[in-house]
Amino acid sequence: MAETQGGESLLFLTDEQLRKGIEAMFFAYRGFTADPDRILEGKDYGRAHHRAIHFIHRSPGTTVSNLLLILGVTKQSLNRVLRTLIEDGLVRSEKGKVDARERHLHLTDKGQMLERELSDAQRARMRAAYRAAGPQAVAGFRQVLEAMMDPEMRKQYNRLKEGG
Amino acid sequence: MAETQGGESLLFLTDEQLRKGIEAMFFAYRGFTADPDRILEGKDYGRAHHRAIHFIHRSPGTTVSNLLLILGVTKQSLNRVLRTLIEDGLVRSEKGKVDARERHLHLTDKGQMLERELSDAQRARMRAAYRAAGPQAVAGFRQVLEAMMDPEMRKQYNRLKEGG
DNA sequence: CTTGGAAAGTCAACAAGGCTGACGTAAATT
DNA sequence: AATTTACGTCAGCCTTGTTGACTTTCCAAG
Repeated sequence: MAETQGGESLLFLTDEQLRKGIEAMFFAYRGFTADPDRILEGKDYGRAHHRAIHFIHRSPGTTVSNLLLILGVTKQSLNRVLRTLIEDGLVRSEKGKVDARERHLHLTDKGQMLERELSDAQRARMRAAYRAAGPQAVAGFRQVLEAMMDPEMRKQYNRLKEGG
Repeated sequence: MAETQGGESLLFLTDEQLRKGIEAMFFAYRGFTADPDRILEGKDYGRAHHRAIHFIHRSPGTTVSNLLLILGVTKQSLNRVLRTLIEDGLVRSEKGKVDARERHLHLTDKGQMLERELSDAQRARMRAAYRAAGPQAVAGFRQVLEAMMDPEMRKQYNRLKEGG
């Protein structure tokens, strides 16, 4: 009853196991965001700024609409964040040359510095977790996360993963 | 150079691999919350209510302070959420018998119904992801998430995991 | 060339859900 | 009796999300 035709146990699909996974996601996400949040508090920026900075760093020259797709927020919400980043000289917005309606976004040197500070902190935690769990666990971690995404988001994720 | 003394590859600790993990967390968490969010919108409740309901269901009779520890918010913030849940008859709050300062929280039948609806949706996605990834991947997923938590939160997580 | 529509930006108003600070009450502890 | 703990609440603030309405700029198709 706990074995499939292939002899593989299905005990990992019990409600109890699923609940543990759900709670693990909840607590782990808190850790995931804790370090950048700490750095940003007192700098006048928040998690929304971090996300924008991350993905602009990741895809320099990306457009506003592309960023909207990735972040899944309204343009009004993103615009508020982008405006402060541009005003503060962390992000540069360039009119597109082929299509002048588009704005191509880049981090300035100052923006790069903040990005570095934030991602160093976030990577340090991630690296410690990866090291503690080992390569095989990491592969499983990525597989499950990928399977949890909405198909739309999985597309975005894979576009970033490959065509970086 | 990519091999340790033990002959184990460390390529999984490159910045590139860590970045993929970070982005996977970001996109997956969106999926993780998407279904309950959809159910709650239009019901006058939000993610904060879901979290309270989840952990009250998980630990019936838990106190307000315990819930504060788990959720990591201020009592004012929690109270706003709890008050509406109690007013709407989803949660029952009982004066403690041994220590009458404490309030012990329980879901009412109505609360149980909403909890069921929410967790069914969240578990369905989780189950699909688990099934797609397989038991070994799931074990790795849990290991990495656990290693990502703050020690304080890991304690809470383990208390829940065992003493359920 | 004109016009339709896409891309971007802006204003206003609002809501959820965090936060701090201050205060009150009841009950337990010292 | 004094202090501490657990809880609740009022008031006010911030970030970050939302809608809706509107403008400007620009490409492209008619």
